[in-house]
Amino acid sequence: MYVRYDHRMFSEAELLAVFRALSNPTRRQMLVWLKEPMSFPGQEPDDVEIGVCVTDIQQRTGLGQSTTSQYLAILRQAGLVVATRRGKWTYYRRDEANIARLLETLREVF
Amino acid sequence: MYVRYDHRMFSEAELLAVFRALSNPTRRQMLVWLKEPMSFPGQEPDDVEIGVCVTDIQQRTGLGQSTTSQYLAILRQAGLVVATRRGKWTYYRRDEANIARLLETLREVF
DNA sequence: ATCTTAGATCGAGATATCGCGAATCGTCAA
DNA sequence: TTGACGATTCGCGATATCTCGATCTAAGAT
Repeated sequence: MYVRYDHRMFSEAELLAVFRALSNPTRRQMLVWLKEPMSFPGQEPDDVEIGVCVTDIQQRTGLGQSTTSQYLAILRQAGLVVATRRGKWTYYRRDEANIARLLETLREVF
Repeated sequence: MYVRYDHRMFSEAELLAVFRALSNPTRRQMLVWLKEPMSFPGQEPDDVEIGVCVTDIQQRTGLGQSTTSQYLAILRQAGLVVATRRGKWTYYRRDEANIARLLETLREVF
C-alpha cells in the first residue's frame, strides 16, 4: 500500500507557533529527549511507540508539573508532538512526519 | 584556493537567539525579503552584494524607524544577517553561509 | 562651524511569556 | 461513592517582548 508523503508547506501561523514553541530552551530540550524514549527511567519497550508520560518528562525538566504540562501542550499545538491518553496517563511522542515537513519548509523559505 | 565549509553546530545560546529572532513574523519576513535585494525600490545592481539599507527595509515593514533598526540588530545578533556601514548608510544582507549552517544544525538535532 | 540625514540607542507603556501553586477534571481502585 | 492519582486549567506576580517617539551619534552637505 502506497502512502504518499505530505509536502504541504507550513503556513505563516504554523511557523509562528513553531518558532515560539522552540524559543524556549526547555521545550527544545524536551523535543530532543523524546528522540530516545527508552532513556526515561521506568520506560518499557512496549511504551516506545506511544511515548513518555508527563510525570517522567517533568522529572527530567526539574520544572513544576503544571509548567511541564503547559509546555507539552505548546509543543503539541505547534505540531511537534502527539499526545495519547491511555487511562490516567497522557503519553507524548514526537510527530516525526510533521517535523520532517517542517524542516522541508524551512529549507524552502529560508 | 580551497575554502572549507564550517560545519560547527550552533550552540544552545545561538539557537536561542535564532529562535527568538524568528519568532516574530516581521523579522522572519525581513529575512525572506532579503533573498531578493533587487525587489527593493531604488536598488542598483551594484548594491546587491552589500545589501539593502535600513530605510528601504523600513518602507516595506510599515513599522517605525527605531523598531526596524532594532529588529535588524536582533537578526544580526542571531547571525542571520550581516551589516555593512558605508557612508551614512548601513546595508543589511543575509549571512547565507551561516543560514546554511543553521539548517544543517536543525537537521542534526531535531 | 552649522545643518541635515541615516541609523542607533534610550525610556516608556502595552502586551505576552514564564513558572508557580491552587483548583479542577477524568480515570481507576476501594 | 468516595479517595487517590495523573494531568489540565486557572490566577497570579515577575520578567521579557513589542513598538513607539524622543534623543543621540556619525557622516555628508552648505
